[in-house]
Amino acid sequence: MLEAKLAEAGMLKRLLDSIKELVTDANFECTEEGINLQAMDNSHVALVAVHLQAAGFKRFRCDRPMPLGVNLGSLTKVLKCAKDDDECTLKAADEADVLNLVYEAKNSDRIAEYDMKLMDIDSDTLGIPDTEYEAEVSMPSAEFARIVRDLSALGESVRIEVSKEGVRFASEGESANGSILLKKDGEVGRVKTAKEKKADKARANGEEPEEDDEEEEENEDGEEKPKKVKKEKVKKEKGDEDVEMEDEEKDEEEFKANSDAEDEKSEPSDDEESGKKRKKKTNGSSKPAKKAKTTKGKGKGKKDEDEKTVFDFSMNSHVSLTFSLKYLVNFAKSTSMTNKVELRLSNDVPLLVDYDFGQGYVRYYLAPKIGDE
Amino acid sequence: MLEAKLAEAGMLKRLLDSIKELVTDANFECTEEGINLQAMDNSHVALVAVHLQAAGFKRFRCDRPMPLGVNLGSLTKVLKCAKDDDECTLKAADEADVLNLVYEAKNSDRIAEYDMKLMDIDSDTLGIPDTEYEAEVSMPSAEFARIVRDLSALGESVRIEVSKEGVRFASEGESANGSILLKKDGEVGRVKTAKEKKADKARANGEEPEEDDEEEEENEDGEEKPKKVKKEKVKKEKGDEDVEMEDEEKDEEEFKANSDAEDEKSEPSDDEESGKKRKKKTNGSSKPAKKAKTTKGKGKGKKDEDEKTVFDFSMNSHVSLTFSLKYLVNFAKSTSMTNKVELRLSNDVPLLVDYDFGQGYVRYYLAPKIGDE
DNA sequence: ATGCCCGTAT
DNA sequence: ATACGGGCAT
Repeated sequence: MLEAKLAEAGMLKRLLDSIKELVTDANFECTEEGINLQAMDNSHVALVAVHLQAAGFKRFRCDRPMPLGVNLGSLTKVLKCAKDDDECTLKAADEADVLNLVYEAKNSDRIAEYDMKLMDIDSDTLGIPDTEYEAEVSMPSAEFARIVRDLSALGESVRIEVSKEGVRFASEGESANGSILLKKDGEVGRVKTAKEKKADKARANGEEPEEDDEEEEENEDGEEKPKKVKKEKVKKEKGDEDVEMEDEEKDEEEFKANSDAEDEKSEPSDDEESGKKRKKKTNGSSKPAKKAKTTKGKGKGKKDEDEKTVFDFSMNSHVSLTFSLKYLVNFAKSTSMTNKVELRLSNDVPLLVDYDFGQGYVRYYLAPKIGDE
Repeated sequence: MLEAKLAEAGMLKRLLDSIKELVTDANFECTEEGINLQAMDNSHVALVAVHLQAAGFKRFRCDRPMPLGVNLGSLTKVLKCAKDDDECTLKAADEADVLNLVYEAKNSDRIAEYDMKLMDIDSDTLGIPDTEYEAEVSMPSAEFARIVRDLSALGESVRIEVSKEGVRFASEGESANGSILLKKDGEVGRVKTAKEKKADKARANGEEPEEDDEEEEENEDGEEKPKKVKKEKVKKEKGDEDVEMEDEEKDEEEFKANSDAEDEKSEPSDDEESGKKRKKKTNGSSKPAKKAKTTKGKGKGKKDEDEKTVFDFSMNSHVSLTFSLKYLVNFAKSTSMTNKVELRLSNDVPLLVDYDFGQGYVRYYLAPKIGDE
């Protein structure tokens, strides 16, 4: 059975608001590591991947992996019945056909309980590329939202170009063309390999590269995390199969539904080093980076306070890709989740738009337009 | 070619927001003196006149007069892509069919550039009355906005009445009637003639007034009969170049939105004031505040700092006119441009609603309703 | 300048 | 019913 207690229902509410327009139904895959959701948008153009790590909950227990088929519209309605600062507990029995939600006001003078029907959803877990991108851009999520919204008023699509000059967003429309260039003060770095990132993170924590994972747990500290979590982490160190990991494997490809993705767990521990080059089994590799930021929330892991939310980018080669603004504008709804967003791009590969909030992440993948479609 | 750099894009954004609902397309007439725009509203009832003086720009260059046909909707879209405090540079080559806009963030780490298509617009430059109004009202723009908005909830039109008692805005609706009376502390002065204003301005600049005062006195008495008085003056000061006068003559016809109203027969209507003490030549006294703004031309002042934005008015004769609130509410959008607004009225002549911000002005002209249409 | 609320459109 | 845009208030 599942029993997960969230300190603030507001996070879930914002999360649902972020993705419900893109996806109507999806499976919340619950495991001892946390909750994952993956789905193609209704028109099968974009892919959404959400992860809520167990450590991000005030309490988290999931005896065995279980998929909860949820209609996001229904869940949104039910969540609207919670106040943002209510504690929210999600419960589901094994094989249950309902999800039980309990909202408790901070002062405990009010307890609301809801049961939401679940549905069976084809779990076409998709393989998600874990590419090592040629360019990475980090910027305030509000600025990204502003840019895509601005340009969407002019045209249908935007060309995102990363060069040593900076990052350019250009769009052409009937009555006007627009181009925004973001320049960086310092020098432009190259995208680090997974290993390098790991090392960086370790350094940042003043620790030895190896056991960095340890601290991650600490980061969570705000809430105490169940020991289980810790164990997991430990495992990771060796086994390193992160939940995310599972998805990896297929990187290169766009998103193809490969129902098997999940199985491969125990992979060789981190071979980040080995795989850095391309993705091979780099599974573990990409993650570190993410975690880095993710976890960094040492404090209470709320937003990314320590992140100054400044613009920065790195690249290994010039990248220029065109995307549908309609989707990017939609992705930007996740601005409510955190003040930073990361874009990762490689030519001819889906763009990754990553919103990493302390307790997990929301990632969007969008294939570039080819030619002038 | 044109190259004009504005210190704050926000001014232009607010300006467009002010008028875009009234006018969809218009020529930005660029000359070395600045930029002018004149247009009837879409239903040809109101006239909008905008002036941006060259001195109001951080840099202004216009080699030769050139009209830039702009779709205000497109320009609004493009301007929305600028942050209020961005520096905004407008560039257009001679005969160009596009207007180039460059937005530079204050910290310069972001540069956005847009090219907006221009269009050919029949330049039916309209003659604008430069009447010497019988009554002038100066008040906080927010207060004017509030009044017309409030009254628009009750009825379709408002009667604006200026008498020694004060300025009254009255509206009648099906379910309720409303009336707002604005009273002045001091005494009510009469509207100064162009010459007097000129003199005031001169004085303000520490200069010696010409010989103007002379005639002013005489005029005074004539309070009752404005028109005639003016004429008299004209004659008297023949030599004097009263631009206003001339226009006055023709003006009358300009807006015939409501065709008839034009001929100014403005009779002396109420002469309640006749006997009053009115301060003979005291004109200067009460008015000070007023003149300040009137003369605005000079300084490049931004807002009207010196103006306390308080209510004040002057009149030569009783005035009572009725206007469509729909338009006034629309005019009030310019409240964002400056904290002061001036209303100038004469019986049977279009009302002038003047928003004078340091770098230029936005003026609206609206013909009064006749009878109870 | 940002956020909230209301109204309109899809 | 939901989403987007505009206006008002803080």
